[in-house]
Amino acid sequence: MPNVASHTEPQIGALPNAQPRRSRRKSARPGELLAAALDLFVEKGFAATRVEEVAARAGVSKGTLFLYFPSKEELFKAVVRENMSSRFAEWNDEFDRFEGSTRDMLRHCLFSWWERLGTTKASGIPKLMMSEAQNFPELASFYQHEVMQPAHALIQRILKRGVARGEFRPMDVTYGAYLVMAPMLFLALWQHSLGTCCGAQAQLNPQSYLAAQLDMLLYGFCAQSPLASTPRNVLPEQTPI
Amino acid sequence: MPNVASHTEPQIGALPNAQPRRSRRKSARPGELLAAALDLFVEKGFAATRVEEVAARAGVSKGTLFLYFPSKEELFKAVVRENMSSRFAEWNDEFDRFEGSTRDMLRHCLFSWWERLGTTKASGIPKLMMSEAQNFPELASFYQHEVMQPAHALIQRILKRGVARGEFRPMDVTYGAYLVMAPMLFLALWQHSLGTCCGAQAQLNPQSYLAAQLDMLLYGFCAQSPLASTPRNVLPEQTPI
Amino acid sequence: MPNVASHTEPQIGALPNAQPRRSRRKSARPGELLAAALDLFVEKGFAATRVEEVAARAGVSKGTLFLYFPSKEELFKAVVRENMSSRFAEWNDEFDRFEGSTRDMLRHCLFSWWERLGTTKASGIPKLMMSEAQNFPELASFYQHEVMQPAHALIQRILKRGVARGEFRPMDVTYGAYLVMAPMLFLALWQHSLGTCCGAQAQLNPQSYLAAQLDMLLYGFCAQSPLASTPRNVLPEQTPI
Amino acid sequence: MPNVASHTEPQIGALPNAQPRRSRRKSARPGELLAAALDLFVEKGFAATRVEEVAARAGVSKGTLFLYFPSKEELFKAVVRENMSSRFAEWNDEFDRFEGSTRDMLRHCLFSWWERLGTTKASGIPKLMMSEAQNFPELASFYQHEVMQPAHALIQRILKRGVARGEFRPMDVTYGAYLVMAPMLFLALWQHSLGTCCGAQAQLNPQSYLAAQLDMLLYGFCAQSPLASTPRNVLPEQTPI
DNA sequence: CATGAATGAGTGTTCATTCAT
DNA sequence: CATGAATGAACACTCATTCAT
Repeated sequence: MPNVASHTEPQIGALPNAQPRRSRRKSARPGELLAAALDLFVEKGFAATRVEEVAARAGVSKGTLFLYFPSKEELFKAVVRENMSSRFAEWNDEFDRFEGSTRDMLRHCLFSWWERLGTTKASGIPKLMMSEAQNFPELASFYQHEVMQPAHALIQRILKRGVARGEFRPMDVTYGAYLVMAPMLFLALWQHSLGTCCGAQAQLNPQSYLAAQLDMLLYGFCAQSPLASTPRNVLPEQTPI
Repeated sequence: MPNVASHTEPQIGALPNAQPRRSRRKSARPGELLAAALDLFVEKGFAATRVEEVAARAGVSKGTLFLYFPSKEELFKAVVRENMSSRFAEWNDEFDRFEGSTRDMLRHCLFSWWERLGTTKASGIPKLMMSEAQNFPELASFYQHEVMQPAHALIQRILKRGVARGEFRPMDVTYGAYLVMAPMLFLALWQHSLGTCCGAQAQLNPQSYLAAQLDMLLYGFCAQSPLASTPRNVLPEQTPI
Repeated sequence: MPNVASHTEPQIGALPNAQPRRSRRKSARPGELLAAALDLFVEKGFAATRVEEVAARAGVSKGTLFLYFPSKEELFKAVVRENMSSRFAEWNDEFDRFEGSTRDMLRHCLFSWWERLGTTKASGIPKLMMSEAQNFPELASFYQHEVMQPAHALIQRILKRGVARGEFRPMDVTYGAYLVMAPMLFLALWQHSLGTCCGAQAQLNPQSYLAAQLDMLLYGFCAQSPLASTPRNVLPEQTPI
Repeated sequence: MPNVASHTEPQIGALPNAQPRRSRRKSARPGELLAAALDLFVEKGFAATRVEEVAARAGVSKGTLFLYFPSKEELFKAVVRENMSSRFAEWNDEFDRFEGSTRDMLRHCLFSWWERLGTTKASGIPKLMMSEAQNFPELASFYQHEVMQPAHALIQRILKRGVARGEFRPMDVTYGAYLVMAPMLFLALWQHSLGTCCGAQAQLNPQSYLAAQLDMLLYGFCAQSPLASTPRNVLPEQTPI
């Protein structure tokens, strides 16, 4: 009864006991909670994030969070759902309409992915999923179906197009698609783990990294391809993305 | 939940943890605790693993664990340190003595890595590091220096050898090495996260995956490489994105 | 658990408590709240009943409830008070005008009590009082004075009449009245506790039960009354236990 | 973090912040917890009792309680189990060996029940069960089978013996047994609810009450039994209600 | 009057850590 | 050395109560 203080968080936002009641918020949209949760989950991991922190960062009380999400777990699921899916429709459309070379298509794929996701907080979701997949099999399954499969399928389409048009060698596109995705995921994971805590030495320049990946994907390391005696060409003057 | 079993008949005289007494061990070496901890940390993550479980799996009591490790965090650090016991000296030696083509060297690198680490529990360490890097910056730094850097250096050596011998095109070996590591890490992460919880559809055959990676690394996807003599993995003069 | 249903799709824009809007009521009288509260308190007990449920069952919002009752405790008190609305005046009148034998009067007492109260939700009040008496001493006192005492007095009147008319043996009517009330209360309690949760085996047929009670009250179990003319309900010289 | 105080209970037993560490207890037997829980559950009801209070009263910490009982609910069940059953074997034996009149047997039944249970805290269990039966159907069923049924059966045996020996009139012993139990339970409930909070006026003298009950059970209220030779506890031709 | 979004003190439960034996 | 009973801080979640609209 005398204990009016509620916020245990001692940092910014700590509320002193006799704080003048802040003007009550109209409606703390779930969106703010989802954004706060994304930030914190990505930063600290699921288990290390306290719901009270999420609520505080969204500017609401702990109770309000549970008004919108019945449990911390559901909040987590909502964060993942909110920030994934729904982009693939757009991307599939984009590539349906693409008219350039498959090489350019692949370039566009890499760089637009980075631009649209890699530079946002949502790029931390893959790390979250990797970490928590065991603890949320249902969510892992969801992620697998709603994110990984569509991404994989999209890249397979690109590779198949390349092969069909004679641009790419015949290949097993299933594994090929994984090989395209792997370095992209590596980049995203890196940015949210080792890349942030080990000083400049561990920094990766995303642009350079992606450019190098593209080059390797297309041409490999070998000076000459035993399967193709003709010389290869350098990255041409291409459209920006 | 975990102790429900022992309490289904909670009458007077029931003693907590009254498991049938396991024959007392003479000396529970830290090694067994580290092994048990590795298993559980990899399986369930750091936060979801209880020290009591670790102790139980190692066949000792909870108290004994704290005899060897002052805290759960220190246990975690020890697990990570233990499992990066420098194989790099050995590997560096191996490659010093290697006499075949650099292409074969790269092949050997990939497959022996998988054989020696990928099939063991230690392959779960990268996932652990990804998940907990933020919470253990000091450990992340340690991992960065003791594992990532040596691995990166080793692969750089291979790539440089290839370039020096004219087998590989000139390239920025820094990024090149990351591009070799990324799919390998992806494989290790995958095996310990989404790969295990989404049924057969999400399974990756490591041998095929690595073979596909090797092929791509060496030759790329393109059917023909028109300018084989130009440096690769170097950003051409192009607009940033 | 109660709000899980509304949160299965907790996306941006979801509003808490977003039930299909019920047509707004003009005037939610306290009576409806009291009726709803009686139902729920009887069903689930005081602590296990949530005010929101009460409000919902009465078709009003949680806020409205607090417009009429300053707290959950006051609501509870009001429920108890409401349901003991003095029927005793009526009953006293009834028995003043009763012209038959005291035996019939007692029969009428038992069966009309059951008919008028036992078959309604109000029969759950005794159970509530038993459960919560300690937590609401003031209310218990109120109940004691407004319900138990009048009931006790009424039954005492009957017993005294029987004795005065020579129908009943002389007795200590204080205890006699309790002995009449006890099985009635037992019946009411039973119906709202064990009687409802243990299947048919635990069912009591109220009519038969009351008939048996009446018979026993009047004549006892003994085949013959060896001391029919001696006062009853008086402690004989017997060993204390 | 600053909030070190844990005990909100301001009464006896409250532990000040800087309490000198009490010498660590050897083994807080579950029995002490069960006793404390019985006290508090009976006093305040299940929901109003805080586990921390129970632990404090048993002289242990909250954590210790959960060492022995996996949940508050299981603690409750254990309390009920601990304090019931197991007396019926003894009682059945006692009555097998009883050689006096059935009247004396019934007297013995009433008074020994009161002596052995009524004067102990365990007499609060019936009130507990009445209050919580709805919330713990499984426990209610247990109680029904382990307590009510054996008690009912025992009393039926007595009544049958009386009838067989010609001491008691023929009767429906099922209902007869309930009529014996009802006032006994009423007494137990009374002592733990209204009896304790309404001053002297509401006090029942158990000895007198039980004596009065015995007299009534045996002989009834009527001065003379007009139908002494007819079976009792059988519905006569009377108006339905 | 009525609403329902927002609150935050309170409670059951967990689990890393301690320490007497 | 080893144990495991005991601890208590920490956290997810609840729900009576408030109040701006």
